Amino acid sequence: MSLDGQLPPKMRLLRAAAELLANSAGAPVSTRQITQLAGVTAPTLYHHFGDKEGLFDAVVAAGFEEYVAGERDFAPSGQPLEDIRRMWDNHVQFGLNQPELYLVMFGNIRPESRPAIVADAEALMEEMLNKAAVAGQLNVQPREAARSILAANVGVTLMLIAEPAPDRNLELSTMTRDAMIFAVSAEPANGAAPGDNGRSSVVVAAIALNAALQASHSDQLSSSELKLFLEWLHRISTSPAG
Amino acid sequence: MSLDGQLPPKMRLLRAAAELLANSAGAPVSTRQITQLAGVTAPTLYHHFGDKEGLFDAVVAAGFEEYVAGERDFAPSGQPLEDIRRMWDNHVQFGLNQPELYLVMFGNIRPESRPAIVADAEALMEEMLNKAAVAGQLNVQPREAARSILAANVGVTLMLIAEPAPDRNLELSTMTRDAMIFAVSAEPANGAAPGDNGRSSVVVAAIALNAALQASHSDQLSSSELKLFLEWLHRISTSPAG
DNA sequence: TAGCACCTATAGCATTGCTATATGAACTGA
DNA sequence: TCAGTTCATATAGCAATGCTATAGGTGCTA
Repeated sequence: MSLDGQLPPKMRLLRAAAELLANSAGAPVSTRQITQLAGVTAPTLYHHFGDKEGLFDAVVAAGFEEYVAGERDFAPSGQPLEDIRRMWDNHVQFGLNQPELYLVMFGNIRPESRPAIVADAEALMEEMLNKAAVAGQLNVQPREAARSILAANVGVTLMLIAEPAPDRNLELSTMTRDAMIFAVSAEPANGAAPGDNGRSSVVVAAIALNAALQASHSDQLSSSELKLFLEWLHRISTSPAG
Repeated sequence: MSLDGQLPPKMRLLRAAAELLANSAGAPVSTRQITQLAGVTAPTLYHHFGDKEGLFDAVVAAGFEEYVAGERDFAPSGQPLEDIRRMWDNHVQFGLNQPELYLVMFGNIRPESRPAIVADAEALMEEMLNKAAVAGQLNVQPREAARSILAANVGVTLMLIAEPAPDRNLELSTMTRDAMIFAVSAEPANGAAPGDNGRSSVVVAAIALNAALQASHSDQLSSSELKLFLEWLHRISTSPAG
């Protein structure tokens, strides 16, 4: 049960704290649990880390290095914006894999103590965005883009962590990710999108959909389905009012 | 020093907790501080709230109602997307005004306990986005848009809270806000900015119709017909490309 | 061997969240 | 009017927490 090995007590404390934190499911982790698992008594902890928070900071620092290593692992693909996407996904995955650690890092940020990590994370992303900027693919300053993207990235990750694991829908992540990247990128995608003056009401919307469907023979519905669908649409669109 | 007045102890406890939490600057607030400020002894707290967390939940609930009231205060301007902007700004302002409360609400979210508030906040935003969808201004399902926007909104607010007050740059907020809104909106804003991710008018119209139908419980179709209809509509509106 | 950092353990303090138990107040039904 | 019941508060204290004053090894250098 005890994390022995011949590792020095400092390391054992770090590992014990990390392990307990990872499996705590939100419950507070006591110094006694940590020291017991590490096979060490209390003063040792305070000698090496000064504080419970000091120990946790050390754990977070280690976790952050792991995070940074993950972010850097992806070789530059030559398409900076694609790298940003992978960076985003890696960030989300890190948060979902180690939710407790992530919450300590990004969930409890307070003005007086925490933003060192945030600054580092921003720098990491800015570095990547700089390449995009050099390639003329950026719409705004890399620093502002990095801050903005990272903020959204953190928000999405927190939301996904808050959701019970089985319900997690990663589409939230990809959608927000692409929205942010698109917003800061200078590329004009492609043209068109007629976008008629959207005045509301069921009838107008139904008529618009009816016309659009017939014009584009969408293959999302079978032909028999489509026939019935259009009939209903007709009933709706010729009704007096919604 | 004590929060007397003739208020009932329950109220005094709530106010004391809220006040201490607001001025705690991140330091933990003990039940003894709370009960002392409220002029009450410990069992009273546990009689009314069961738990320290129960008391904090009540404080959060009160804070959330204040938040919701703020969100609803803005009369619909007739331009739903403009309302969403003000909703976003109000959210950020709420977080900056009551950072401690905000951190309890959105910073410490854990899968097992917290997401009720998140769900409520999402519903609030979805409600607003529905109007945009009905008007044919949305590119994606209102629910997905709401989740995405709210996630970014929370992330930005946390980042701003983490930053020391004097350095806070609200441009981060407005930039991220407009990026998100632009990304989910169907209209090319003005003629100059043509390209968005080319979702066809079929999809936009389907989303609008879907929202309108759900908003107006049309009785043109039987419930079973409607169910199937909506299912098809969903298939169309979530298809990769029209 | 002596001295000197360094690291760890024994034992215990003050504070924390919480509760077993008892007391008071307010209402109800006869 | 008064016993019975329910709700609300208080007295006193428990177990667990973070932390520390003090002392005891250990290994080095001289």
